Amino acid sequence: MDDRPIDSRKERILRAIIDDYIQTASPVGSRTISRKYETSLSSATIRNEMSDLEELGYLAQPHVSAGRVPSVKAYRLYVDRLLEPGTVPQDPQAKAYFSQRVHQMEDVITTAAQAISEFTRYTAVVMMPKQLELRVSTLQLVPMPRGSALLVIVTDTGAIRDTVIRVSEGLDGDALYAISRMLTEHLAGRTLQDVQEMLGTYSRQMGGDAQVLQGIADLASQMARQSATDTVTVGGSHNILNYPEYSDVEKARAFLSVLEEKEKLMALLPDGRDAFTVRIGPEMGMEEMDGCSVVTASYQVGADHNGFVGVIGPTRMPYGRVLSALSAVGSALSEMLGE
Amino acid sequence: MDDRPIDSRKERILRAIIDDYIQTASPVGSRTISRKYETSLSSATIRNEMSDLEELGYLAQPHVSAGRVPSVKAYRLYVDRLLEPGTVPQDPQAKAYFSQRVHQMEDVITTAAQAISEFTRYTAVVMMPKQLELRVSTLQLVPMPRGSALLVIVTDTGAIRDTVIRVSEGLDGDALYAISRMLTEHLAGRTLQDVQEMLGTYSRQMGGDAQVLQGIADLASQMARQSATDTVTVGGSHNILNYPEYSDVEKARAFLSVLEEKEKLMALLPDGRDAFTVRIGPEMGMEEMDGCSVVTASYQVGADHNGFVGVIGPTRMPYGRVLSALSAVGSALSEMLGE
DNA sequence: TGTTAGCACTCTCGACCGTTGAGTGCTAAC
DNA sequence: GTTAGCACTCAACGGTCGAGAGTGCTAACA
Repeated sequence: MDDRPIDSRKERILRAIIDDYIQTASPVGSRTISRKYETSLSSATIRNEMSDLEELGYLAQPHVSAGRVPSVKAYRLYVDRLLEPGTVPQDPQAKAYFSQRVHQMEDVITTAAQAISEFTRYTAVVMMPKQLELRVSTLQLVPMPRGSALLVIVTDTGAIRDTVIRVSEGLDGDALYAISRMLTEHLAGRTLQDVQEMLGTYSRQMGGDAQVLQGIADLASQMARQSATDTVTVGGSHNILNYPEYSDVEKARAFLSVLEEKEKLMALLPDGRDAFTVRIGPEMGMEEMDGCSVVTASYQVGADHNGFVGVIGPTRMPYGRVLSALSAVGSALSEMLGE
Repeated sequence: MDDRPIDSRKERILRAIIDDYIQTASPVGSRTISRKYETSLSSATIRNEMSDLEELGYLAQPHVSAGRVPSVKAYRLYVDRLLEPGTVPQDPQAKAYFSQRVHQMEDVITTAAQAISEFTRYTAVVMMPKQLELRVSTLQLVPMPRGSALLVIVTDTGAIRDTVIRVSEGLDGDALYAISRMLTEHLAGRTLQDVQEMLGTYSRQMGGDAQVLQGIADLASQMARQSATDTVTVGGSHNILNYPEYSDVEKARAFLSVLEEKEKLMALLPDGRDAFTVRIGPEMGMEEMDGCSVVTASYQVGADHNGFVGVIGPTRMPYGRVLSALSAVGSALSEMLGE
């Protein structure tokens, strides 16, 4: 592919074509550009430029007498300009829209996904940050009916997980508390990995309540596993059907299937820690998503955990608007979760 | 509408029409029935019967030279036969399919929804039972970093909920345990409603730690609220796009939107406690769902809590097969959750 | 009285056009 | 380098037509 830089007039024209195509979803002709965007140039001139742009790989023609359609390369150029440092403003309306809808902290993530999808009218994804190296802060057994107890592990970051385990019928609340104290004393400050490894050592000292130890080991490994795989929520998946590029049912089906498969979905999301990313169709290397783009903005929680808010929609997407909305919701999330 | 009973031959023909229509999704002609189902009758005879059935409201004609299509009334008759007591067998394949996929107890519900949707190739819904009148069994504060504590409430049914509350910095693990003991002593055996009401009374005795009491009140009310609204999970929503009746994108969009709105979704589910229900299109009184049916099977957890597994798909659905699959998964769920 | 063959009729669907209009590339003039 | 003009291409639209499916009706038959 030809990578010579293009002059500023070509770029202006290219941008105009993309803008128009984003609005209309149909191939853009030279006359449209000459009348709506570059009024000082005739359609013939535009035509020459468009012909050049096509040769350079920025435009494509669905068929000879249709207008031009931007290529992936064109979108790339377009969004790279948008992503130049400091050029993504926050959309205050998006922020307000989101803030109004958050009522319960427990489901901020879900709410964020819904708010983004409603606001942008695209499909939204929100990802909670991975947390590695969690350390146990407290470990406690809470009595439950019928010889069970609830094992609760709290980590230094405040993450909580619990599971029900069986214990000897004889153990009452006080006995369980005593065990909890001892366990906490031994295990506090250790990472979840450590805890799993150490349990062999302690089983002797504990004098037999292997059930409890097994429960702890299981829960610790589960927590470690869960905290290492990010949690991701999707909102407004039906929104894709708003767009003519997905009026083909087969395409829509493929799209929706990807959203329901966690693994594939994760593969769409960026793995770096860029403030913003835009991944355009084929760049993602997943056939079902060829007509799509994924736009994300990262948000910070605490010192070094970061998650993403994102939008998945057709490649023809008002990237500027979407980025601003994501930026706003992302920063709102940072504030809320940062406490 | 005419409600005279129809004779057995008419019914056989009607059933044949429905069966054929379920397979092919296209209007059924008299000749098809005469050749594939009622080989002893000529197409002309079938034609006469079909004409009668149309007059009785069981069949409709999309246009004059098309075949007949079953009406809602016809489906009703058809499924009522299927639902006659003792006529829904369990599908062992469905049970196996589901059982193989369950690994972690925490997400049985999600797994069930996925398994059902994959197995039947329809959209699945699974509902956890409502639990009213929950009584507190244990109440415990678990120390957390930085002046917080985790408040855990366990109910007699084994339901667990927790929330983070702020406590005076001075309180260590032992102090929190002492408070937990006292709280449990006072509140054990009370319903969640009681707990909320009683908190006023105890605030005096507690000598000031209003934060803790407030936390309990909040959590109790939240638990009460959550346990009163059922949790429902959807799986395989994209499956609807497999069926030609939803190749119209607008219809598909409406369908998917309903699934994403909890309230509308709940309205589709039955509120009784029947072992099986089939609700056909217009019977649900929701325009978007006119071309759909909702089939559910209930499953029991404990003495008197029951939830549902269900399938949402086009009215033209192999009800027998779907019911058997649901029945199997439902009973598997009962076993798993019954412990 | 119920069943059936035969036939005319209706209506959808797909194929096959000509027409229209948008848009292009090329040429020649400015 | 820009632009007007023109011939050319091609998708989209609309109309026509024949084929095929299916019906209702009639008349004959058991």
